[in-house]
Amino acid sequence: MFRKRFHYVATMDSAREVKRAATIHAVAALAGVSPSTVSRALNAPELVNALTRQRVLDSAEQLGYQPNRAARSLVLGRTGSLGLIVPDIANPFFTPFVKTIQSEVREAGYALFVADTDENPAAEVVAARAMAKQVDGIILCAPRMSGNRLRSIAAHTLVVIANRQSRTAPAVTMDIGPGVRQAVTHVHSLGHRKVAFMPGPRRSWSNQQRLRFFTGACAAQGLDLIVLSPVEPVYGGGYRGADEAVAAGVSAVFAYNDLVALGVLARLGDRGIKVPDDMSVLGFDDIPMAAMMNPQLTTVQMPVNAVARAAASLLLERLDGGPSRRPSAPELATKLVIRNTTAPC
Amino acid sequence: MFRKRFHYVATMDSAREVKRAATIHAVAALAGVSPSTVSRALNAPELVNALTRQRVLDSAEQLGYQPNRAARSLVLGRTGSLGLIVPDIANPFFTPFVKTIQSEVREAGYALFVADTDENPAAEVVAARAMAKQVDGIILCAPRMSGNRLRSIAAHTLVVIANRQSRTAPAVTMDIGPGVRQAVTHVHSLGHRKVAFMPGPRRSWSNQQRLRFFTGACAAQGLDLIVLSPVEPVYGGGYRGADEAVAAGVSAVFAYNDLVALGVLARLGDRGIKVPDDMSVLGFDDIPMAAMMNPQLTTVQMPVNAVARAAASLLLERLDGGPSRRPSAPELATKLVIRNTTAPC
DNA sequence: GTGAAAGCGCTAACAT
DNA sequence: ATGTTAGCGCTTTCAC
Repeated sequence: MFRKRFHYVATMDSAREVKRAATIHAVAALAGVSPSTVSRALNAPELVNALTRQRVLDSAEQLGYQPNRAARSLVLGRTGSLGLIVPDIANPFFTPFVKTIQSEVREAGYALFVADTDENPAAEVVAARAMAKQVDGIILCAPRMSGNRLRSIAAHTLVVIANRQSRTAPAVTMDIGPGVRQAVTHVHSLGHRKVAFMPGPRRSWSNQQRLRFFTGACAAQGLDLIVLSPVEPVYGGGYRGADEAVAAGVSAVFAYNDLVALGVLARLGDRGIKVPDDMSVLGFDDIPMAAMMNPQLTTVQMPVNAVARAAASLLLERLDGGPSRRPSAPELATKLVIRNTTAPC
Repeated sequence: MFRKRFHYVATMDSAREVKRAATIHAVAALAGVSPSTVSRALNAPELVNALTRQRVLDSAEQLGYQPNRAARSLVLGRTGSLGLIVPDIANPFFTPFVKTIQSEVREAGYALFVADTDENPAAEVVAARAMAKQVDGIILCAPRMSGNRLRSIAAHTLVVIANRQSRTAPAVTMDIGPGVRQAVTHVHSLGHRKVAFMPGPRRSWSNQQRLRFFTGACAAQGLDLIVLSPVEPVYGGGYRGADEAVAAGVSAVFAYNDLVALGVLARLGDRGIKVPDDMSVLGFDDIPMAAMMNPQLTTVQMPVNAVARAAASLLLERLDGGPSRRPSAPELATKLVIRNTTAPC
């Protein structure tokens, strides 16, 4: 029978609107075999005669055959896609994270959906739910999501958590202990005795963790630690918060993260306060920018790429078989990177 | 008939491995209607009786019904997903671009695949081809892809090009003319007479464009322009290239982009050359970092978000109907942002 | 080693 | 206004 679409293909080759993708049927017809044989030749080559297989492959090649993913996932129940949810793609802390995960999963043959929740806990849930329907698994980086919501999402989808602990799903975390202790020791040995911590969002898991560790380490070293008001975890937050640090009469300030530290640096510069001579400033994360600043920022380095790789392989691993093999996943160590924003008191 | 999976669901509610998603059939059965009615109630509510509709909606809600995307795309021929390809997600120039596009398309109900080509032209093609199969359209940002490859991709997929001109597919570009002229005028009026351009990758479309415009503008102003050796378009490239700029005996340097300018700044700082007193430095792009540096970078601002929005709506628009309505798409203007790295000669 | 047939979950004629 | 039916393109028993 004469099918209209074939007519179009034949007569107006360049009319892309009409050129429909070749199906497994077309390949089968051209190779003179049945569709099942084509399917086998492609997915389980060892099951089909070498000559037949070659004929099929040639036909597929000739027609530019690309299996229809929707049909495939419909029957297989798998989509071949993964999802990644982060609070903010534009945050330089997450950028390398996204990049690494992207390349890792792509290497494994998966495509990656990326969603950004604008640091908004409600959006985290919405994004996760929306994504859950169209992926085989999700890497979730949601520092402000409640445990309950986390659980409700993990119940419907294969989830790996990054950057926060969880008993709900396997998680990849960083052990900030070493980095924080090194930072506090560093500041202490430079002669500082009264220091400040400038916290990020109060409910953020990272912030709570950082606050706890700094408090502990300072107590252990006999450092007087002032906890300032929380700021937004961005440049502007640090810029606005810097005055409070100055007013507190400290000689060194631990910023919630590098972006905040950069803001502090800028405000201090504007007020004519010299860093590191008049005030020492420490960041957290070691984003690429930290080493490009002038002065370069002393900061606690987070092994972001290692976390990204670990999270990706943890998810990939769980996808093929081994469901939650290990109860808990790796906790990667952090360390202090000393640059030029810290000096003797 | 007693179906095994229902048994599991009933007896071990928490066993997520077994809990299969509710289908349209299950909803239909529960509501006492046919699957088509469920489909209609969900997709064309006006076609179904208000009471029936409510009953269907309730049943769907009760079962937590989520339509299977694969089945849907199979029959509709649309995936509901879009793709975005950029050279480097981690490049701060593209980051806001990705973020904006992500939020724009998500608002329109599409999910977004993001792929990164590591500034590699070959990877651009591979990524585009791989993506083409599973999306309804692609936003392509591939400054180094050849016209032919572009064409071959656009032949199979709905494509919108960003950041470069093309006769193959609708493109959203920026008109760097105003920005470049303002930059050159600015430098000229500060008394500089011999300046340098530090180019990026030779084959990059952006680089060729920037070089051309700077050459033109300098000639028009009577400025002596030295074109240095090409550098990698990153911090390290600028750092390594700075010495050549100094050796060239110029008093101002136009860097290929902000990242390169930052590298130049750092190297100049290391050599004790004061910016802007001994040397003026100008960037290009106005990445967020440019305003966070010390000194803050004078640079040509690119309307990245506007481009992102334009590209997204252009693609969205073409998806529903209006195929390539306008022959060419908007060209958005740039402007100079004067900060602290430029001063009188 | 290969083909026929059933069906994944959904939508869209077509019928009623 | 609703049900029946026929596929979308693919994989996978089950026969041969």
